[in-house]
Amino acid sequence: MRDLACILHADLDAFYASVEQRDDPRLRGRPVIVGSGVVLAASYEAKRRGVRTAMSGRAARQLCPDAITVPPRMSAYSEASRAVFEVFRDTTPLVEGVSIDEAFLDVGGLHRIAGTPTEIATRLRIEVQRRVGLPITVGVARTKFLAKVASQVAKPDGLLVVPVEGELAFLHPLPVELLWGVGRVTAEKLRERGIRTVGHVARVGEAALIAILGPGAGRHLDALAHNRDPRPVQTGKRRGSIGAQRAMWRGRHTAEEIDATLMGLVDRVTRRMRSAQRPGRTVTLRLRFDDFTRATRSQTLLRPTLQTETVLAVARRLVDSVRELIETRGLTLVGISVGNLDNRGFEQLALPFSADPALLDGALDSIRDRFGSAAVTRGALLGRDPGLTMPMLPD
DNA sequence: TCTGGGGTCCTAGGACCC
DNA sequence: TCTGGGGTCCTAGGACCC
Repeated sequence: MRDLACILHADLDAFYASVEQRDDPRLRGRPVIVGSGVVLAASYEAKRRGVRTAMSGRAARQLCPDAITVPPRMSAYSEASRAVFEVFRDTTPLVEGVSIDEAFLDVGGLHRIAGTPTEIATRLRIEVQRRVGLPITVGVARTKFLAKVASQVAKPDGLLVVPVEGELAFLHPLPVELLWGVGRVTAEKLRERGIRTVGHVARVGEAALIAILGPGAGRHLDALAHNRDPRPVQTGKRRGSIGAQRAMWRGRHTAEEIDATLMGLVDRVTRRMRSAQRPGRTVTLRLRFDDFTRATRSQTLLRPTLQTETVLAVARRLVDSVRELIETRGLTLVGISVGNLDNRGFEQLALPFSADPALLDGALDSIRDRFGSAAVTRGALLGRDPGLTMPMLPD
């Protein structure tokens, strides 16, 4: 851990909605909802009226009848994300993508060339606005966790720097919900015991937190409440699973219907696996029923596969094993994901060669030999390719 | 607030191995 | 010869995040 606030958490504001407002001037300054069945994103004008992500479209329109609803344009968002990540990587090579609209940047080594973290963050926000036309909020702190909290607090279109000497004074008055890993269930458990702020969590102590939440979550929360978070900004992270799911109408479905859905999902997933060149071993079937209970079934193969037929055969076996649950409870969602994705070929070949251009080309050749020509780019080998550093970016 | 689609991480029990 | 402790892998479920 360093003693300088040099980690940036950069987070695009209401990302999908901002892209829509950027591309259609009529939407600017007005409440915008992306997605009709369910709210995928809401502009800040809509958020101020109570519209939230994941809300049903109908509930959102009741809260905000004058909102403009637009269908999602995923390719526009991917393109905007790519452009923003380019600005990130022009700022520092140490970029860790968290999602399509969010990343950590370590600017600790740039003082001489680029100025203080505050100056860098200020320029970053201006550059994203100038080059991509989107508002972005940046939090700056000594740890990843605190940088993220800072950006949450500073939203929208803000910049907040937490100085090293003011960390706990900033953190402790905040509500527990801002801690990473505190959702509805954990917040409720804490609230039952009168714990509402991060300061309360810190005072309660590790032993009590472990008694309430178990060893893992207890230790984790105690550490965060004292701003202990040693995780470095990591480049070159890759996703661990690839999946697809589909909501189904309530009520009964024939075996043929379910199988057709399954084939569609497996086809989507294995296509993406092939284009990402990531064979996988563990096939997981996810189900949700009429009463919103869930079930998962998984099976692990001996060897990783990229083949549609192989994954489909496993998926069908898994469905057969839960036939009875499906009949009695009624199906409302089916999902297939493939995990245990193969990591070989990337680390082993790429890392030792990244310094020398000639060796780098050799590594590229070997990887393309093994996995095909689309497997990897030079930028990916150097940890600069968003396809590899951003787990949630579409393939 | 009655719910979409994409993910991550943790826990816990059982099988199996040494 | 009926029994310890440790480690890894697999499976199922749950909480959480964007």
